[in-house]
Amino acid sequence: MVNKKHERKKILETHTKQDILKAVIQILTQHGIQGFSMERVAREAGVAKGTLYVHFKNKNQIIESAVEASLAPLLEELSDVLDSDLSPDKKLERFTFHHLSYFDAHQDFFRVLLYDRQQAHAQRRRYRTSRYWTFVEKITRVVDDGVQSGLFRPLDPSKVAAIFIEATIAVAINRLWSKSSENIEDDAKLISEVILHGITAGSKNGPGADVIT
Amino acid sequence: MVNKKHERKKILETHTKQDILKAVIQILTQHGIQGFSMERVAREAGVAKGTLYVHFKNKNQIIESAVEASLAPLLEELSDVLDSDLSPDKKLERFTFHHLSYFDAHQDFFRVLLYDRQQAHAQRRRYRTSRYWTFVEKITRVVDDGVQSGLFRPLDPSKVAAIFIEATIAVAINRLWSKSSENIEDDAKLISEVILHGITAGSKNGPGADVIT
Amino acid sequence: MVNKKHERKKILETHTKQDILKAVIQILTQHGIQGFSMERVAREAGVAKGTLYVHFKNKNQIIESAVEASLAPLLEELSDVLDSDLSPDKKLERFTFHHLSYFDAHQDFFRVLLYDRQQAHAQRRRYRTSRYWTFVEKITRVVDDGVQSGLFRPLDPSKVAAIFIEATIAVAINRLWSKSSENIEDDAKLISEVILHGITAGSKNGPGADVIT
Amino acid sequence: MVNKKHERKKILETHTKQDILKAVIQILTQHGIQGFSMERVAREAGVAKGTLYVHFKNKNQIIESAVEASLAPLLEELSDVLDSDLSPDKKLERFTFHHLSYFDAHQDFFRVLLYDRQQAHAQRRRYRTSRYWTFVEKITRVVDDGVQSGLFRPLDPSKVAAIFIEATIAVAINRLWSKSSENIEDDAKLISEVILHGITAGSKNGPGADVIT
DNA sequence: AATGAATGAGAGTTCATTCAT
DNA sequence: TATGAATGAACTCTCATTCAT
Repeated sequence: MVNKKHERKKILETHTKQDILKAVIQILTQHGIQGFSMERVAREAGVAKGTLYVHFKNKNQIIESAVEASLAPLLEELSDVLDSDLSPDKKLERFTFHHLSYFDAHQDFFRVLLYDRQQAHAQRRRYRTSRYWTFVEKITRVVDDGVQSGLFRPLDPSKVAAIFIEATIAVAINRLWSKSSENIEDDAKLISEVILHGITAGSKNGPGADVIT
Repeated sequence: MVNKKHERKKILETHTKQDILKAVIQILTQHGIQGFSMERVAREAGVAKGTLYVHFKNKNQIIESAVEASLAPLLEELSDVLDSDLSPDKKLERFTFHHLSYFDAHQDFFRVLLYDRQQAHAQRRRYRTSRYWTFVEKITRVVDDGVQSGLFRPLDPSKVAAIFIEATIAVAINRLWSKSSENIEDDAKLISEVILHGITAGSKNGPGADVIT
Repeated sequence: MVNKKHERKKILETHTKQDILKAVIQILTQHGIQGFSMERVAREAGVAKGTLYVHFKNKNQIIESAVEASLAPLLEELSDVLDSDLSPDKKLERFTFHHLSYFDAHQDFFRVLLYDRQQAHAQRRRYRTSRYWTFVEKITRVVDDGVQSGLFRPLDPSKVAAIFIEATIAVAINRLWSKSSENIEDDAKLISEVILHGITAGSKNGPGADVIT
Repeated sequence: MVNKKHERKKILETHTKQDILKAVIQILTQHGIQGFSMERVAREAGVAKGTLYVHFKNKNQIIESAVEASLAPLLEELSDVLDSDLSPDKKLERFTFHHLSYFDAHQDFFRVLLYDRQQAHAQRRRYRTSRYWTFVEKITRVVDDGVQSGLFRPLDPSKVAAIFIEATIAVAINRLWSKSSENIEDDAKLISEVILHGITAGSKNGPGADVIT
């Protein structure tokens, strides 16, 4: 009896909290960090301003929570890939694929990642602990592995990692804006092959000649 | 007489305006968009708040003008390169070089460009007219030229362009944070060669094996 | 059966109520009126915020009750003295002694009385019904008795009463701040003798010449 | 020409500032510190909320300024008396007289002093620098002088000083509430004589027998 | 052209109080 | 009786913008 009561309450609380987090993502997505305000969150979530402070400590924490929650699944997927036993080049390919897939599936949440990246840039101190940086580091290790094993040429791994991640994001953005529903697998291949083999004709193993927008 | 007076006024006005724009860049540079306020601009420029509205319509316009002014030299350089008679691969190489050089010379102004890019992302409407987009388009045309002439493989030019620009920015950021004073020319080469020939060992014409960290 | 149940309930209710009142005094004591909040009371008392409103009508009433309860013993003592058969001068002496004793014994509760006095001042309407005023009136009557009986000179009794009470509080505060653990009896004598005989040397029956510091 | 312009502006600014300070005193007086809010100040002063922050840094500073301004004349008068060449007993008499006179002339400003005293109590740290404390110290010295010269009996000067000041305030409050327009000189005499010679009949030099409320 | 006092909408946050459970 | 999520008014403070001078 008591259990039931408690459970029902818990669900309700969760419901309100979910509404708020949904609103936060929605606003961050549509209006960016500059257009974000607690008032707007309350309006969008259909609760009173005071309610926000029942569930979250302050503005920062509410944003943190929302970003955390919406990125968690992607981050786990990507981590799984990068920590797997695949060869470095396959890892990069799978990384790109999951990245793009997630963006396609959650187009609304997309700018949240951009927000995170921007935060990482804006606050240099937090930089080294940000989610973004974690991935740069992981990719760096993958590239380094490739270099050590002779699979890749001896390049600066951290620079290559940065190039790779930004390339992926660039294509994701491009997909969003061109509203192309082009095959994700193809775009993933495009990225990893450009990075792996370059765009110059005559490079061995170039991407298929059929990829034209 | 009237002419002289008019002229003097013009110069004075120009002077105040310059002070204001300088202050805007200074603030954007040191405190970012979030730390930007009209009050701060007035204080920094040594004028009254009201004066800002004599010269500019509003906050947005004042930022626009400042960003415009401070990026103008770079944009002109880059345009010159892209509109020149060089071959597409040389153009990309020179583009990267100028880009990185400018960032190194104006490290303080750097975030201004990031700001512009972010704005471009945040406000989809402005996107297609933003300076950032202009460059994506120009690079797209360069890549397309390369594809048409058989120099590059038949890839989606706009995606490759996006990858290329983001790769350049990624390395610029990387340079900033690692505070590496590594040779710009080397980094420029790194980028264009990765894009042109990929990172896989055995690709012909790979970048020099001496590029480490 | 029903009786027992009722009784148990009564005791429980009383228990919760006591906890709350204890918490109120504790907070008033440690953080003053400005640091007082219902949330803090609930936390300190270990109950939910809503519970406070089961037992008390509102914030004002909860404070009233707590102050009332914590001052009750002192007020009873003092009333006993003032309603006794002692001579007016003895009454004043005993009054002062009990006052100071109580403050020394409950230094933490001290500000609560100050709070009450301040409230009495701030809200003129409540003034005439406040505990503070009750005492002014009682002392007034004592002084009047003294005047009527020829023991005291014919002075305005209400003014003398006010002077007397404030003098006592002043010394109590002084004791608190100087952290002097000086003899209470001495301080009580000091006050009543100053009021009774003044501070000018040569007054008959002046206070002992040994009171220093 | 420029001078005139500047002057007129100065006056206007002063005017608004005065209005605000007047409103602050008014509110502090009628509703106490607890009823004080910036919103109320703005409403009372007939200006926008933002205007308050044009002239004052924050809530604390606005209160400080108002209290300072309204007490300045009294404090100067009192300091003059206490630093004069009068004998200690005369000093106490004049002190009381000026105190009461000021309160009568500025009944509205009265609680401001109470406010200051309360602040002194509430924030022990600031205590030793508060205006209230300054006066306790000065009176302490006067009493000490009297004791040293054999004019007063050997009592604890700081306690007597506290008693004296509180006695004065007590009578001032009493005057306010009884709305008695009784002779100030008489009340001043009452206080100093009670303190100097006590209330017991038969004391030499007792206050006039005609003082009955 | 330049000023800066004034504005007022809106920011983030707190908190006494209510009410369905 | 007890809960605690929800409320909404009020709080302090910020800031882009206006306008009389």
